[in-house]
Amino acid sequence: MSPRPRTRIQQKNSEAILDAALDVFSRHGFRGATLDQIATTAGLSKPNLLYYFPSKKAIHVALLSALMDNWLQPLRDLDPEAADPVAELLGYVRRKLEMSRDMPRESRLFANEILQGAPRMGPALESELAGLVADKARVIEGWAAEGRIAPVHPKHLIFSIWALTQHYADFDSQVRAVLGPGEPDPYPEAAVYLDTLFTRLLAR
Amino acid sequence: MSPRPRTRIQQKNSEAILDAALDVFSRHGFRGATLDQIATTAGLSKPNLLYYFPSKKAIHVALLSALMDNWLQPLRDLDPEAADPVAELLGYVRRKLEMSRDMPRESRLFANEILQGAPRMGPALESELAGLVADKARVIEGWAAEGRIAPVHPKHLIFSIWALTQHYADFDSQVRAVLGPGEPDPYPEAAVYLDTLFTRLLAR
DNA sequence: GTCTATAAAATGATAGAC
DNA sequence: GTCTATCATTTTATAGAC
Repeated sequence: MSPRPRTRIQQKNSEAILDAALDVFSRHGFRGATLDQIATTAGLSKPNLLYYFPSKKAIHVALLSALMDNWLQPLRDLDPEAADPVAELLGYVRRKLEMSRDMPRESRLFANEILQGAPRMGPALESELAGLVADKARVIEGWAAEGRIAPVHPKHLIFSIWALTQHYADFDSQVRAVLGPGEPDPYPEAAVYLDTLFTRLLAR
Repeated sequence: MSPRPRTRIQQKNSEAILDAALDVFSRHGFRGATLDQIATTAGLSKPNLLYYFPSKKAIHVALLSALMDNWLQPLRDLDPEAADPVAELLGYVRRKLEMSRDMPRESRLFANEILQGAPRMGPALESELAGLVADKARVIEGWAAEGRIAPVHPKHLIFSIWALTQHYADFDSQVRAVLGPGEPDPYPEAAVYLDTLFTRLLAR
């Protein structure tokens, strides 16, 4: 839905718009975001912004679909042939936590969309996401059946990994308020805690 | 900020407005919500709605502050003198999951506010919430020091309980999309899963 | 208390000059 | 490609009749 960037300046402006839109949509959701805010953040006028994208909705869709692939890559990479299934799952947790740390706006963009009932991503969730999770749930179930990890509900295990890692991005302001100003970066401690949690849950 | 309800009809309308506002704010966040939507949902005209509350902001503040108390009650109730600390913490998890099941709109209202950086609740988080968590974290630390629960970072333990239980309310549409139409109610399975998870994490 | 009418500002989007 | 000017709607809020 966005014009394919051809010149260098188009490339640069398209990226600036998408970056600004990520800022605004991730904080305020689709309806709470305004083109004015996005244009100002991107350093462009509103009509110029609408020269690159035909509508507010088009920007939102461009962001969501560009993100979906990257967001699910760590789960796709979960290796059914892994020598150590517990370590493989701990690695997945670590990668997801790193994504929360390094891409908090992307996490909040998704969170906003899901909170609102997934009006735009609904179909993608029911097909692509549900299919991938079903696939990996079978892998996890196999590991449990072979006694290589402790028995556990595979889909709820995946939910718990998402919930725990994304919490540090989505609820960042609450986490920092609770930890107080003495502890500026919660991620190192979170990494240790989550490693402990999933080790105790999964190790035989 | 809301007029104290005196007559029966004022009582009824105030409640209808707050209930409708909870619907709309919890889905769309503060800026994404409109008075039109709230008024229509409440079955009132827009000017009539503004007879009861002076502004959109006043409705939002009324909801948030009325909710804060109820929301934290289970954590306040965590008993330092409990005979069985693991069971006490599992009971807290169960109560929080029941709140997600029975009050999903309230959970999403908070989630939206935190996602947006807690513009209205920020001070309450830094004082009331941070104080309560610090208090209960000392209790949990004491239990661990006495060897009555496994050693664990107390504040991240609390974060993980919030993240895991609220996930089922806040990300309901994703959970249902992933589980598919065959499993209409995820809560019974979630209760079993979370009980297992925290037992393995905390039991000695 | 509730309504119609309306003001005042904001917001998404377009026209057209340069 | 980018801008100023502007339009059409939506949105928050008020005025004033009943």
